[in-house]
Amino acid sequence: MSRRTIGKLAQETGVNVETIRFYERRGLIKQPQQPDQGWREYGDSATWAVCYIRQAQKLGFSLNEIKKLRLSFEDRGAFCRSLHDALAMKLRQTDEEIRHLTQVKEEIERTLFGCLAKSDRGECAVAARYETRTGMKVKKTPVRA
Amino acid sequence: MSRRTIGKLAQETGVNVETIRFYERRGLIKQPQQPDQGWREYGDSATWAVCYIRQAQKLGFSLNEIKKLRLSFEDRGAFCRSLHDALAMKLRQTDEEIRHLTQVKEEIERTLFGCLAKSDRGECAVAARYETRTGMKVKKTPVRA
DNA sequence: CTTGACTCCGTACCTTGGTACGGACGTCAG
DNA sequence: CTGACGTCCGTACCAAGGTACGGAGTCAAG
Repeated sequence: MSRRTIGKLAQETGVNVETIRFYERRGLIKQPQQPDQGWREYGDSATWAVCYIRQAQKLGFSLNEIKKLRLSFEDRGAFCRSLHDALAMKLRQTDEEIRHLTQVKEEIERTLFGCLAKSDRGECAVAARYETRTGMKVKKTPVRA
Repeated sequence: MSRRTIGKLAQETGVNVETIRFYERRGLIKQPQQPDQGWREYGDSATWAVCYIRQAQKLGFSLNEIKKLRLSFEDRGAFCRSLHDALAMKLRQTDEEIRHLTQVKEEIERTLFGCLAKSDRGECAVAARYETRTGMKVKKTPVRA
């Protein structure tokens, strides 16, 4: 059980000192022993907590989600069960997000092809599409692509 | 060339009045005729501009990106060329984002399987993994999943 | 015991894409 | 002409995830 100040903890975990203090304010890390008079002293569990937060962030969890999950560091049984549920949900969410992004990508491709495909009057098909969508007439300038 | 107040434009395009004013402040829509004394009057090009912004947002463009692109509504040739470049770049970015999310998804799956796979000592493999990563020993509670 | 490095705390600020508010006007129907 | 509603403008606020700062206190080495 080695002890360290906030600066050493920050160095160890690769995060900013301010970020650790921010996590404490947000209730993601419990304040260590000395809140009055003197400096904070962090044990190994603080390193564990910070690494856990950063890893969870990499998996797409928000700080609020991490906080809700954070309750049970001590009881590994309960911790593992809620972790499992959260991971399953995040997996579904990520899948959904990938599906959405794939649709966006296809829409970009369609728009791009529409942009390349000139109409027989030498105009950009995308601009023409917006015309029909908005029901307005735009000044017709020949495309010099 | 019908004329409308901001409320009608908002109704027409399905966005909030405040949002249109916000777009004007950000320079995404040029202020119409009467900035002093009286109400703004919007023509059809305002409808086009708002629809264009919303469509570009759907394709993943930020308001800053849209603003940079916005310069050439009048010159359709130039507009279409920069639109083409921006779309090609956004396509690459979206592809990259999908790749990243797919990796995240795989990492979630790995973590989930690790969470389900108990070690022969009846412990959660995920907690054990964090132990080895952080080099700390956590109190060993049997998983009652 | 002094100096320099570190930490404490509260608070303000940043980005992105808006939303909300409040007091003063403009506009139009009755 | 008056009431009701719409608009104008500046400003403040929201979430998320931090970063930055300033004045004061603390710690350890020389």
